[in-house]
Amino acid sequence: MRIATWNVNSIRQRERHVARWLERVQPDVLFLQEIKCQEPDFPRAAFEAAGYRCEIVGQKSYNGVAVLARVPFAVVHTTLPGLAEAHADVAAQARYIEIVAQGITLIGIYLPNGNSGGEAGYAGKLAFMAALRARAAALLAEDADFAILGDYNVAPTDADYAKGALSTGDALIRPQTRAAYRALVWLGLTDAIAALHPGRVLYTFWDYQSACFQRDCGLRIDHALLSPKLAERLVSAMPDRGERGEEQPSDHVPVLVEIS
DNA sequence: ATGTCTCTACTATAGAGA
Repeated sequence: MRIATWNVNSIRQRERHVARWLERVQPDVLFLQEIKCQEPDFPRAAFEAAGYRCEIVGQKSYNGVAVLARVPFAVVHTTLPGLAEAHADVAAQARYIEIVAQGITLIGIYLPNGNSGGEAGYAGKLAFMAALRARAAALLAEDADFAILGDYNVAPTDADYAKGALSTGDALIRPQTRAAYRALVWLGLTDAIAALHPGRVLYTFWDYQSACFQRDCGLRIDHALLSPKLAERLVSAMPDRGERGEEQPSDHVPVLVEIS
């Protein structure tokens, strides 16, 4: 089973990129983030023609997630359970979709960046991370096989961002951000890219500004976390760096994970 | 050297977010 995630920075600007990538890579499931449109404006026709069913959690202008799959699936949640009670503002944004496909719970997330809105905005990021940890703990308690993929907006260690790519105090690397990410992983999850490529630098994002891609001034902020039994079936996990060199690319590249 | 891309809103530039 091939599962992927891609922050496309507007699906209407990236429709052709995604259609080409689906045709070339043939993933079974692809999660999208930052589709930046409401459901009626999502360009589903090209994807459906390629055999992918689309489920959209849309929002005007910002955020928005979706899942495209060529295997049967059921949508389980379109909001992160427990977040509304903790932080209503973030809970109202389109950042979460949870499905079950082939007996596996698959979750796509667009975790808040946390650099806008001052400390209240950052608190929303931490609230999302706490609720996500609680959701993962609940799934572990059920002994469910699951994976959480998406744009986490977290560079877990200093090896996960190029020198100069972020300023000190950036919400992607603040100590509380990293502690919250560790608290999630340390439930017993496996960071697929980190596990298969120890010591390698594998960025998933390069800012549009200042020729960041040309200088390889990137970040590893898109991740796939796997539950214990699913991690035993992990075959490969890799960002598709080539997509960043295409014409009018997203600032993120797809991450593809293969499960046996 | 405040450098780029995308969205929206008092339709054409500026502000916000990333």
